[in-house]
Amino acid sequence: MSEPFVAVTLADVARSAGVSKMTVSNVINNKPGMSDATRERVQRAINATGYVVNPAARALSGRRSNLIGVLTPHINLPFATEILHGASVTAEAAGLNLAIFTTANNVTLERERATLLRTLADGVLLVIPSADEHHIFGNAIPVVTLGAHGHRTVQVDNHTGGALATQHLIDLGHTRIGHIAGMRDVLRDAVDRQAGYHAALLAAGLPAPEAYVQDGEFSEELGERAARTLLTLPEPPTAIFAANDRSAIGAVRAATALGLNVPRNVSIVGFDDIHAASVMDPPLTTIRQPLEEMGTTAAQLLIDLIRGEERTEMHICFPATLIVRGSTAPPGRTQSASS
Amino acid sequence: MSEPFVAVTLADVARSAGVSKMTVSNVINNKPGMSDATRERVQRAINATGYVVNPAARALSGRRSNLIGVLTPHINLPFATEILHGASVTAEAAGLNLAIFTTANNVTLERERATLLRTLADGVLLVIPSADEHHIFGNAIPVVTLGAHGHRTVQVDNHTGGALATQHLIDLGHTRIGHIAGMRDVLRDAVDRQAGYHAALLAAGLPAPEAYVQDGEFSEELGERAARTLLTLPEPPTAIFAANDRSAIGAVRAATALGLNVPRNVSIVGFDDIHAASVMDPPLTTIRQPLEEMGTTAAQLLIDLIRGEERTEMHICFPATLIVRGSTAPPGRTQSASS
DNA sequence: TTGTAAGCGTTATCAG
DNA sequence: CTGATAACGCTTACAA
Repeated sequence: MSEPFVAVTLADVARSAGVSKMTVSNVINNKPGMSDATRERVQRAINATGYVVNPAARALSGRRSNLIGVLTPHINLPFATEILHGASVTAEAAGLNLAIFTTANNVTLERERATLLRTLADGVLLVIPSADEHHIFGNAIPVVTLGAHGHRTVQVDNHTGGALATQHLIDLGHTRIGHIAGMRDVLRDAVDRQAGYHAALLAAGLPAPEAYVQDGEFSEELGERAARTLLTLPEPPTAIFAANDRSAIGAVRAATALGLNVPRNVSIVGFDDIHAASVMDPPLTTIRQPLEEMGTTAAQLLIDLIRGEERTEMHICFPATLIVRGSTAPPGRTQSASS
Repeated sequence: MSEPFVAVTLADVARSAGVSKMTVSNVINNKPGMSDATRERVQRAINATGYVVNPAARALSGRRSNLIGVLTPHINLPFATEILHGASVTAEAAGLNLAIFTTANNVTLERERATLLRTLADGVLLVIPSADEHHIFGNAIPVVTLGAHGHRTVQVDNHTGGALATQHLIDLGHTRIGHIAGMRDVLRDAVDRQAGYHAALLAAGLPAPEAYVQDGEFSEELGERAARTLLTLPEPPTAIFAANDRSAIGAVRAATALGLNVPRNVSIVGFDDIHAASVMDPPLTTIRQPLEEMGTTAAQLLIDLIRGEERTEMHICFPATLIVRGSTAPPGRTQSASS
């Protein structure tokens, strides 16, 4: 068991079982039409030798590698990891392995790794890609996108989500509502959330001055900066809808640093409902995306496509739901940031 | 650019450039000894055709695949993702790709995927494996472990960390200090942290009843349950040292559910300093591991080994530091859990 | 039911 | 400095 370990190949197993390589290959792939006796003998030889297929050889030979490639911007992005957790469990159950690669939001890297996966994986899961990379895969392997860009997508109803968040603030009595936007230049999701925000304001007859929308790039740091900008305006908003939880966390930090209490002086709503949202101080009111479930669904769709089953859905949309926690309240008296 | 995309091979580029496959291969691998003219002509052909190497073929042919394999228990494990973020940036810079696989803390899966990586990757990063899987790799490819099990390891000083956490509670005046342990049956790290806890208690002449140590398995759910057990003992501890931040988060939840205020009625210390620790309510006092830096160091060590450079360090140990936040205070008057 | 031959795209080796 | 050939481990066809 703890030998220096030499690579065991199909040929070794074949020799050991006294059959041809093909017979071993057929056993491994559960091909029908073969005597149970041989099948068992081969199986024993496989166990005895400790043989495991070489995925590179298998992929090269033009057949499936049992790998699902995943492209995600970052590995420590809660939004992505919660989705991928769901996907991972599903893939597991189907006997497929998730091979995860990061793209650092870099278009060149994204493209490069996509090309790499084209020859390595049986299918690809694209997590919020910055562009539709569908053409890279052509019909070489199936692709499912988590996000708005793509041929087959799984996502949440961003527009309704943005409207829900904003409407919640309106219902609380807020009239000056700011927005910390996401990466609108590359992600349709961000654009849609902002559109929902505007739609709700419009429907309520509330103003939406341009200065009330600041870019937070979906990150904590830039969310913090955006919130600081909003809260130090001559006439600052009393409530902020942040395009995701991370920028909302940054916004809470900015408010606190300015001596403002959340939610007494400023209300803040996030988007995603990542794990930290329920644990943080104050617990974050947010728009929930069923992340794990979305991951599961996307993985299942991809697996079906890999298996060649007919799936006609092109765009699966999950509902967004409002989760009210402690970061929102009716507008208070203190309006301007001290210090 | 948006053509259905046909796979371009070395042969295609060679034909297009009017040279042999080998020359193209040599250009791609920056092999010396070749006229600049040819090199440039080939380079042009590569760009024109949009050629990208097939990693499967490369790996099969016995040469490096430019892939670093990673095995991690879960994809949404903050401890792991923060380490891997550091590793990812480093690998990036060296032109290597991180391919991340999960093991779900399942020994069989761990072994299976390790074997898979042996033929697929140039080197492997094992994140807190449940056993030393070194033998699987033999000297086929180098391995670096983040955790205590392994031939080459990168980890934090767990013993000192455990002692620091406990000493901090002792310094605050606590005399009844409980411990929520990790997966001691599979992880030496957990054993070491508990040993540090015991050492500190012993040095201070404080009691360490057996019931004061409960297993939390490093998870939020079991951490919560363990804390509930501790806090409902006839003579409950006034302070708890949890073996990691996730179980500490569970402990805070349990205390709150029991009507206890943290830190007024119970002090809680975690371990890791994951991102959530600083954001949660109350902010968690914890033992910091420099996770990103550990990831960077591990990746660099592995890359050097892959490149064949001599690195003699077998065990790199980072210091653990105490971060005091809001979850610890001197013992209060209220000792027993109400309801 | 089982075996044989050829080839996937790349690189090492060795000639030219 | 460049090119031909064989090999990596597996699978698809087809033959027995």
